[in-house]
This record gives sequence, structure tokens and C-alpha cells, in this order.
Amino acid sequence: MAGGMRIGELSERTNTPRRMLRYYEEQGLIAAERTANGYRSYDERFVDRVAQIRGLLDAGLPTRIIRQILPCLDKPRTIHFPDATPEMLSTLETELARMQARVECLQRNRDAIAEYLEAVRPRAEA
Amino acid sequence: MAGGMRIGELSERTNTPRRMLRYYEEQGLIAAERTANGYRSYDERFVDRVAQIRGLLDAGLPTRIIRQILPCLDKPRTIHFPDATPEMLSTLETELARMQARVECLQRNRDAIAEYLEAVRPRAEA
DNA sequence: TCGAACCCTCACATTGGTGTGAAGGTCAAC
DNA sequence: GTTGACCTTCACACCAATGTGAGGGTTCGA
Repeated sequence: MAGGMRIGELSERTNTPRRMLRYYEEQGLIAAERTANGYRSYDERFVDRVAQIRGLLDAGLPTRIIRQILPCLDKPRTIHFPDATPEMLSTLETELARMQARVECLQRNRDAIAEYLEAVRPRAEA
Repeated sequence: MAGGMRIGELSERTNTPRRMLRYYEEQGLIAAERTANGYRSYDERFVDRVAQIRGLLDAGLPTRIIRQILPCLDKPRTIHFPDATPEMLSTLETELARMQARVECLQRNRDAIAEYLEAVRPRAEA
């Protein structure tokens, strides 16, 4: 069985506390297999998955929203078109707009900070 | 005295609970004047300021960080170059990188959602 | 067979942003 | 001069994300 790491390894590889991995599972963001003795078992795909979750959390999205949008982000579409309820589509559109607003806000402020640093740093490094 | 609105008006114009305006003040993000009777008095500039704060908060930055970067974002530079301590510059650089990462994460996921919606929505509206 | 290093669940604590309400001061209008 | 719509501070409560640790099982190597 090549594809099964336990929570400790996933924790190290994603730089995420075990506690959080269990929490994400509890929140329905990831669904780990279990080995015979009850240990969680993760395959490679969870590494990216967790990174994605952390990125979104860090960007200010709550788990409730992440849970809703995650299924739409799978590379090989596992959620087919008929699965999408109208409510879900409208949630997605709302979230899309909010993310767009966030991006713009962050970009504006990022640029302002960059500009400030540029002005304040008189070409230090060679 | 043309330029003094009270907390209620600022609250309405920024769509922000009074409670939060007081909280931002307590956190050192805004500094309101006081009229003779103790009421807070805000001028026009606070409208943009509060919007900026809310945007950053919504994007996941904690008040502690916002407090540090806000002074650098003033249009007419009120913070001059010598004011910047090395620690502050390094905080700014760190924050700049984090914001960049956030932007990229949000853009990726935003694009993925947009793509999903595009695929799932069979050209509905005229 | 013991110890170390994992894993499990459960549960309480903390932090930051926010909601809400009490107890009271100011001020304009009637 | 009382009412109503503001404002003040203070304080308790909530939720989500996270920390921490107790109490206990599994596995493996010395």
C-alpha cells in the first residue's frame, strides 16, 4: 500500500498542526481514510488540498465557504453540471464577487506598500 | 465647523456598526477628535480610511498588522523616510510577501470558480 | 517486556472580530 | 421640562480558528 501517509507526515509536509488537520476533517474540508487500527491515512493529493485550504483560510475565507467552493476546484471535474443547485451557483457567484473585491483591495494596498518601500529604500542592495 | 460628522453618520456612510468604529479606535486604527461634550467627530477622510480598514480586515489581515501598514498608505506622505525603523521595514516586507501570496491564492481560486461557473452555466442570460 | 514515538478522542482555554444591552449624559424640538 | 434621538463607557456573550493537554491505544525496536 504505497499511498498512505499518516497524520504526522501530512502535518510535516504541509506545515500544518495535526490539530488543524483533524479540525479541517471535522469541518468537512477533507475526508481521510482510516486504517484498520483507526489511524487516518492520506494520499498524495491531500498535500495540495491542505495547502489550498490554508491559503483560502489565510485569505480570510471561513471554512463554511471553503467547504462550498472546494468541490468546484477539482482538476478533473468530479462535480458534474447537474449537481449544481441554483443556491450553490448563486453562492458561488457571490463568493466570486467577494474574492474579486478582496483581490483588488489587496493589490491596491500591496502596491502602496511596495511604492512606499521603494521610496524609503534608497537603492540599498547591490 | 464644516468637517465634523458624528459616529452615527460615519457608521451609515461606511456601512459599519458604531461598535466597530469604536473598536477600530481602541485598536489604534483611527483617531477621532472629540467635541466639547465628548462626542467623537470625524472628517471626510475617515470615510475612505474606514473602507480601507474593512477591506483589509475582510482580506484576513489582523488589526495589529493593519495598524502598522496604514501609516504608509497615506496619499500625501505624512510618514517621512527617517521615521521608518528597520524593524518596521522588515515587517512591511514580510507583509508585502504575505499579501502577494494571498493575492495569488485568491486569483487562482477566483479563476477556478469563474471557469467552473462558465462551464456549468450554459449561456443562460441573453 | 519495556520505552519511545506514533496515533486516537475529548475537552477546556485563548484570541480576535463582532453582537448586544445596560446605565447614563447631551441636545433639539415640542 | 419632558421626550426622543443621539452620544458615552463598560461588560458580558458569541463564533471561528487555534493551542494544549489528559487519558488511552498501537507499533516497533532495544
